Amino acid sequence: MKHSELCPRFEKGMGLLSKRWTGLIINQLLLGPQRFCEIESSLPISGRLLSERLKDLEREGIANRVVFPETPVRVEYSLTQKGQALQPVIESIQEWSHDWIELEDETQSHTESL
Amino acid sequence: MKHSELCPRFEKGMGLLSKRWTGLIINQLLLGPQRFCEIESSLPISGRLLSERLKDLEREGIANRVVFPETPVRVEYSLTQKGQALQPVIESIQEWSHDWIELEDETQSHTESL
DNA sequence: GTCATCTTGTTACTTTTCGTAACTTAATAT
DNA sequence: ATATTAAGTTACGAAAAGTAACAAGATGAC
Repeated sequence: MKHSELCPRFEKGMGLLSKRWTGLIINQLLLGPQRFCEIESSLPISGRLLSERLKDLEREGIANRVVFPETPVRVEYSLTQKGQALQPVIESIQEWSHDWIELEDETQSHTESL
Repeated sequence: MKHSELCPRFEKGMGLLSKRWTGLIINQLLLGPQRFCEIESSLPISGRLLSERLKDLEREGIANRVVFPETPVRVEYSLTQKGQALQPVIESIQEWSHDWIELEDETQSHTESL
C-alpha cells in the first residue's frame, strides 16, 4: 500500500486515457471537428456513453462543445490545444498496434469456444 | 451504427491500453523485471486486479511470468519484446501529462464538496 | 508437533461503470 | 395533429472494479 514513486500527473493522465472509449473518441476528433452523431456513427459506442465521455473531455479541457441552434439542433465537438497535444500519443499507439497486434481471423461463424 | 473506418488493430490495441491499470503496470515493468508484490506496492491496485491484469498481459504476449520455487514462492514478471515496444507509448503519455495536466491542490482535508 | 509467517494468488461480496433501449425536447414539414 | 430529426437523458440489467478474508506450501519459533 505504498505507491509513492508514481508521478501524479502521469497517474492522472493515464487515468484519463485508460477510460473506455476516450482514446478512440480523441482519435476521431483528431480528424477535425465533428458533430455528436458523426462520432457516434464512427464508433461502436452508444449515445449514453458518448455523451458521458464528451462531458468528461470537456470538463478536462480536452474538447470544446459548440451548439448551433438550428432545427434539429447541431452540436459540434472539437479538440482544444490540450486535446491536439494528444496526437503523438495516439500516433504511437497506432504504430505499436500496427507492428504488434495480430487479428484473430473472424471467418468462422460465431460458434467457437464450445 | 456504422463504424467501418476504424482500423481493427488500432481498436484492439487501444482496447488493451484503455483497460484500467494496464498502462501503469507496463510503466512499472519498463523499469525492469519485478515480482508481484513489488508491482503491488508501487501502485494503488489490489492483488485481485493485479493478478487479473497480469494474466491479461501474459495472454496477450506482453508480459512474461517466471516462478522461482523458493519459500515463500517468488514470481517475477517482465516485458516481452511486444511489451518493451510500448515504451514510446508510455513516454508520449508521460510527456503529455507533464505538459498539460495540472494537479488540483490536495492541501485541504477531505471535506470539500459539502 | 503446532503455531505464526510470508508470497502469490483466489473467493465472496459490494459498489461502480457499461450496454441497451425507451423516452424527452424543440423546431419544422406534412 | 402527427411525424421527423439531433442530441441527449432515464431506467435497468450485466459486467467490471474495489475490498477483505481466506488458501497453499515451505519455513522458523516455541
